[in-house]
Amino acid sequence: MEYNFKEVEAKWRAKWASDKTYKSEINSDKPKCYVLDMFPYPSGAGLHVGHPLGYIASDIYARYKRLKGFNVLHPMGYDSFGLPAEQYAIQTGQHPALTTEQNINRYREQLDKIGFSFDWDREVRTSDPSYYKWTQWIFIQLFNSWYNPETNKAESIETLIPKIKNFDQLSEKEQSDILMEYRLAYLGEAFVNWCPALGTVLANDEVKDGVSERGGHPVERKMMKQWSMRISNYAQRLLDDLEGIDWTESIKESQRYWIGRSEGSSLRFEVQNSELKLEVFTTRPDTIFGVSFMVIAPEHELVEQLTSADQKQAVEDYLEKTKNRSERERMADVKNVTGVFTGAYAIHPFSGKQIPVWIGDYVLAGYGTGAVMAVAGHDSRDYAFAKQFNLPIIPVVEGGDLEKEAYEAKAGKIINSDFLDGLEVKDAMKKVIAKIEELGLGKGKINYRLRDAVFGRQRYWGEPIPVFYKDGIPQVLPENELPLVLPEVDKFLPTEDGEPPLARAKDWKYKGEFEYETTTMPGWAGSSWYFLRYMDPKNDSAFVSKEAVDYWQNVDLYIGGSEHATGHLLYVRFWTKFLNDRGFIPVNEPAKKLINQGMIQGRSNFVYRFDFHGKVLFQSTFEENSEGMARESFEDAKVEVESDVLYYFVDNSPNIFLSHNYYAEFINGKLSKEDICNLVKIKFPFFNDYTERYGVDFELSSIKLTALHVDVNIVENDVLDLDAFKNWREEYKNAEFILEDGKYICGNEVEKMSKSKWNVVSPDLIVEKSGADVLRLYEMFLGPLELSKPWNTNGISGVSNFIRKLWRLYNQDGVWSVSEEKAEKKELKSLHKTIKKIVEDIERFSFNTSVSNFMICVNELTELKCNKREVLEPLAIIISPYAPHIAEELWLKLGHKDSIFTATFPVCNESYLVESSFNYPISFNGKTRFMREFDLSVPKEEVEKEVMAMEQTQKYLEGKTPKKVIVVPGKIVNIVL
RNA sequence: GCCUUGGUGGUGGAAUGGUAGACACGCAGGACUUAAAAUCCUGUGGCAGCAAUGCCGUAAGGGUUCAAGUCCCUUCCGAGGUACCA
Repeated sequence: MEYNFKEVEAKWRAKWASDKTYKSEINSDKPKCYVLDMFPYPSGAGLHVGHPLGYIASDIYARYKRLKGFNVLHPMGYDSFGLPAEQYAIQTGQHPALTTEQNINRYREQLDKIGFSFDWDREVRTSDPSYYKWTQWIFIQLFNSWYNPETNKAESIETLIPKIKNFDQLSEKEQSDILMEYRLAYLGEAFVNWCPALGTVLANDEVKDGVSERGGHPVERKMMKQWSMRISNYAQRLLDDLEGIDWTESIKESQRYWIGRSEGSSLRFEVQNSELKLEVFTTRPDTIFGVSFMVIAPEHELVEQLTSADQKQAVEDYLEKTKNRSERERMADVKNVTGVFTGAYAIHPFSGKQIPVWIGDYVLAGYGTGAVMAVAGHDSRDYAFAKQFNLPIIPVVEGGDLEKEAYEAKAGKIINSDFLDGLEVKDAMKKVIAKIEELGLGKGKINYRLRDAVFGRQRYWGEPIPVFYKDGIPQVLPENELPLVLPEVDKFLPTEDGEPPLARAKDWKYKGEFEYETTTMPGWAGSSWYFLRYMDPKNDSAFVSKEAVDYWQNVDLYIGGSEHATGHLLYVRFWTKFLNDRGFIPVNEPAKKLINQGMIQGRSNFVYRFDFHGKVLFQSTFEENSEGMARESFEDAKVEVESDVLYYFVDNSPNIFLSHNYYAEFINGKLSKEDICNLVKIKFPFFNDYTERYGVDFELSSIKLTALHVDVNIVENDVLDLDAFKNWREEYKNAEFILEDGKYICGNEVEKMSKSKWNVVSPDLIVEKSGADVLRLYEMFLGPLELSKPWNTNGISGVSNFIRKLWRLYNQDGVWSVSEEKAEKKELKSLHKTIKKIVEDIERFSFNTSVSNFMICVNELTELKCNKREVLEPLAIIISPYAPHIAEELWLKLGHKDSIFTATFPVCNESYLVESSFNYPISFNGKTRFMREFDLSVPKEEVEKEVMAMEQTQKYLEGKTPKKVIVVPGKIVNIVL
């Protein structure tokens, strides 16, 4: 009996579920291991083969760790608040909770088919009130905390109050306002990305090229009152602690860049004939003598006061222009330098020279002080501005060619700089900062690019912010009144006055009296702490129990996509540090190790349709006959008469498809339109008949081959399943094909996986056709986990064969045939070599090579006709993380009562691997020429001697005396000529 | 532009500085079969040759080394991220 994957897999999945095989509990006897996947947003489209890639990898790792004696926590859940469900709700009126539920069910069904070892009892959903109760609770803790720069951690707001002078004597409103400037969750004014089409505010990382990431709607900058998170207080720690975590370098680099630490100095410039002072931040105080102008942002608060009377009109015009320029436009032409002179002059703090003050939109209001001291010689943006407006460029660092470009390197000797002349950049930097501080003009300073994160969204489908307003003063809800449940609304749209959807909720007031906050939390709120909730998902009295978090600590392995580098992965680090500061959890990083799985792209297939018009060349006397002929053949023919010539225009009927090679040759010019027509005529002689009898012919100008996406699920190895194609769509029912070598070969292209390109492959289909084990092995076999690669099923039969071969090791001629005989040395060697490799592979997440190693092992054992329990039992265990279903079935048949996942991963016995001899490659100048076997006990000198004495050696020596002979024992012999 | 990655047969991909192309797909030939499927066997980087064998070959060019796909330098190309951050 051949292996029946359908029956076996279904049986085990049911049994694992009913036995709760993967249930994990706090068990302090065993070391813990927490393996986490980035949880999915349950979209309406369901899973495609790209999604499970990371899940399979983490599942293998989790199962492996379990067999290695770890107590493994491997949960799964859903990031179930989000915009798509809300937009669907707006379109259809269906409640997002409903569609979310449906989508989750679909995801679950698909996930279940793949045989993951998730502990489903720990499932979380961020949109569930029992979950978001605690998201709200954490918000309250953030609200009630401030960042103490002295202790360098978050503390209760209570420790701040004594530091504020006369706090008791202030009014309630004044107290609230002061504390609001320190709270880690605070209500503040901020420029936000307002998206009118979505009626919501978007985070920086949700805006791409000036349009919303989801939906692509335009976004404008607008000043609004917003709930925000003071993540910027954590900038330095978020940066420093990257050192201690084992994350991919690319993610760390993105985060470093995003945090954007820069060291420099603040510096105040006096303004001529004015009391005003202009403060700038610069990273190059050493170039202070190279300042030839200043530039301030159009939004700078001093713009009006600095503008002189005769520049007033010009400045106003400029401001009007930049205001109307959308973000998108500004980004589209970065090269277009714009600006205007204010008419004001600043005074150089050292030289006393006049420096013109300009306005330019390359200076951003939100960074530093919104003003720069422009050093055109040593900053490319200042350089471009100076060139545009003919401003002076003063070289102050030696090196570079200022005729061509700015010299930005921080190296060289300082020139033209008074007391700094002759110093190296580094030393000049120190000296000038000291001077600036001495004169009280400013001080050395560190700036961060990282901005506070806006937390409020003008949306319905998110966690309500647990805040109400009493006399205009925001108050958080008492903790015992959580959760603040999302109220029902009549529509999921903003109100007519532009209020968020929650403002529609009827009689939704705290104690029937006080207005609730109407914005909701962003998508990242729930995902910033979910790794903690999995530890204790049902806890009703705490977000996680001390016991659970003390045991599970943090994530040992986190697998997910790199697209979350600066969003989710930064926020979750921030919240973790905060919760740690406040003593709620013992860890300050969420994940010790993180790896990114690559994207699986789609591999589209194409068919090539022959498109033509038919044309009658005969004159009108033949009209009737010809027309009859046409009607008979082409039901949809359009008939037109033009100067006595009858034309039939026949559109795509019948459907004729040419195999890919013809298309390729047509495109590269090897086949002409005539050649294509002739091919069609050879295949379908009736076209020839028409030509001969009635003069019907193809109109050459209309001939083309149209490439059409074809459903990749009816194509195998680029060969089209003709019958399936005919049934695919009604209009292809009578399709005709021109084949090559008896097959219809489809074209292919790598594109993003998408429904419209017909290249989406659902894992369900693979499972249906080949089984879950095959899907799991194949996804791993495709290549290194981190690399992006196109999906193709070309190699899947190899994995299918492997599973069958594995089965046959245990079953000869369909009969269970494992013997109790003692295994031979060769057999044990094959097994132990494999154990060693698999352990190495898993530890370095090289899952593709481990599949190869299993294949090698099974091939070897098949060759040896090995059927010994001593070998086959450990083999089942080492393969079980990869192919759990078949392994479990083999385990049962081997006579075990308990699941294979209660077994122990075998240990490699090195003594089986010891080789007594080695087949040395003998090379000349590094080129291997022949082989020679030596016992490994033979000393170097002896090897050299014997090799030199060989006849073949003499041949390659060509009579010369070798300069040197290198013998690396167990590796190679190299003879240098 | 910058950052991060990659670039190896027809294809997916292997290779602690030590026999480049493991494993798999595909392809070709063969066995079994009335036939097909399945299975099994053999071959398969390129060029030349009946063959033995020789030459060439890891994006391109240099370098280090007895020995380089691997280390260093320069250049080119692809993918992902990012963007006027003073």
